[in-house]
Amino acid sequence: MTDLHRHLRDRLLATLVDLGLARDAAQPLIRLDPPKNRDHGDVALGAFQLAKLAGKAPPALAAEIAAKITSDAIIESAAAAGPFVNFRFRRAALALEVLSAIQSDAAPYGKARGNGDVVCIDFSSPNIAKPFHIGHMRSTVLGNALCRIHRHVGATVHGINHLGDWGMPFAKMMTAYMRWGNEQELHRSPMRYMFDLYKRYGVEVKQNPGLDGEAAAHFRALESGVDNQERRMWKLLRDESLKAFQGPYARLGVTFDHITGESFFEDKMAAALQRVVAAGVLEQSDGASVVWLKELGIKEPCILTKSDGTTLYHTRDLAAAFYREVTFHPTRILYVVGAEQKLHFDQLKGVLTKMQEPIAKAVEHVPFGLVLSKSDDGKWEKFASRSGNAVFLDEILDEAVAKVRAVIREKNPDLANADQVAEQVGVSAIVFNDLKNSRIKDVKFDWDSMLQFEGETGPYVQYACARLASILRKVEVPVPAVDAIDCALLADAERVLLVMMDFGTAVQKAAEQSEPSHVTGHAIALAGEIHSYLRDHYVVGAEPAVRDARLVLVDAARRLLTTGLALLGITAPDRM
RNA sequence: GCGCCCGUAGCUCAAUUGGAUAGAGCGCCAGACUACGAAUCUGGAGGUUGGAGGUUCGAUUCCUCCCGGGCGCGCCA
Repeated sequence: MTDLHRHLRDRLLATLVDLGLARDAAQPLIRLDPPKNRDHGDVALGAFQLAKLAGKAPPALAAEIAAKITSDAIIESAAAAGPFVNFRFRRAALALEVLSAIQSDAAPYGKARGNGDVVCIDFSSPNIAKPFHIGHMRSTVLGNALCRIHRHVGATVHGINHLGDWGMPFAKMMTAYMRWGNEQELHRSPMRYMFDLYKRYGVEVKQNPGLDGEAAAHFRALESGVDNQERRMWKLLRDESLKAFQGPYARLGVTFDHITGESFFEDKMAAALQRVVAAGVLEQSDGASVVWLKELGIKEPCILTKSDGTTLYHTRDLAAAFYREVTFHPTRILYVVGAEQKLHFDQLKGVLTKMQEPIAKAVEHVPFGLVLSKSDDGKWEKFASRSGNAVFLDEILDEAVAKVRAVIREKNPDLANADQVAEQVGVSAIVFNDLKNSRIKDVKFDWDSMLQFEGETGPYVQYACARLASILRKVEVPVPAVDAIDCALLADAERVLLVMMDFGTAVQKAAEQSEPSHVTGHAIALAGEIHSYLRDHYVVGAEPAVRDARLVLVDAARRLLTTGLALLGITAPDRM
């Protein structure tokens, strides 16, 4: 909420009290939203609920309100339109408010002060001993954006990489190594070698189902806590995997506050299970210990130990929830994990709920859709590369970067650090595309159109930044302070200013709904408005007073676009 | 079979969580670079919001039932 809104809200409340409404009842009903059609006004009040409170018809109340809200230094007009009241701010006041807040980096355009929230964000979480592939990208990119967005609105954030470094997948890989592997080959190229071994396991287990029993035995040995062969191997592969993951993380600009994988909870599961027993909800079923959740509408029981006594994914997530509770005291724990795992998190939350643990209400699954590509017959299916099956993240990033490099060669052949810019823009294009739509939607990669960098894309927004930076370079005078310009000269920039004013709402919604696409959408809208504005409004060569005013606007647009992109984990080059 | 998610323009998506005339991009058609970046901008065509009921001042949004697509459903993660 901006100062303009606050002012309007105060005037409205006073008016409503004048009209005989109870202050406390009326206040929460004053909802100021941007009108659907911005031609109607800058903000609108729907008088429906207030009318009910007043015992009047909505259009009648709207008319009364409009008549009483006379113009002042900030409000230009109030007009009733049926059950709505549309308000316009004075253009100079609008420009002054928005631009000075952006220039001084005040919230919501800059980072807010602590809001008391502590948010744990569990994201990325690749499995060790496997390549970082396309399936890991969404959790990584979404989680990274959510970390940045929550920090921006003032939360204390703990970004956690809950590495898949325990359990059966790893035991299978180990089985393969013990049967067919050797150390020299392993050290030569650990990730590739491990991946080959894992694939071989998948092939051979079909002929020899006994392999799964072997893997289970290795997992028991690993979980025994003894310093044995399994443990040494686990450690080696974990270290190598972490090193390898740094590649994609660096390219994507992702960092973590904590790398506490499933293995971190190895020695914390017994206590967690104790706690479940103490709560009296753990039952035996076919040799396994489970928690039934039928009363919560979940038919499938949550299995916490297998009949051979070893633990599961759920056991570790439960221990992790308890650990995070005492370590971070989170108000929210976000699990950025694909929608296909909804049942898992319903069960996790269900167990905590049944145990009457307060932390249950903090547990929030943040689901997202799949990554699909278009097959030859035009159907969308699980992602496959142009050539075939295995899809590594690097392959996609490289292709995007190469395409950007080609565009630069064509449009800006003299660009100095072209390779560096191509990397920056190419990777951003993929990230932006991932964050553009509601996260529950599948990301559809059409190889032919994904490399088309026109319209609503990352490069479009970055291009706007570069264009603005170019103007700031060319004008050759410093950007004045907002106080030093005549804000009335920016009346022609109302569309830009109104979009700027929406930034706070967009970020707030993104944080509340764990939905970065609100930020992405705002960046696209702002880039579009400033592009349109620049068509008819020149900065360089304008008379000094106008030039200075527009300079502030251009600078603010560049700052705000940069901030928005930063919340998505994207940077913008000054030239591209 | 049961559960969950999705269905909006030819395609990919929005719609401020129940509000005004459902908006963008791509594609298509017609335009704009001899003043700041054309990776851009300005117009235009394009809709029974999958279907049928219901709830109410008001439904793309909520409820019920269908249809279509996807995901999941006891010792994997």
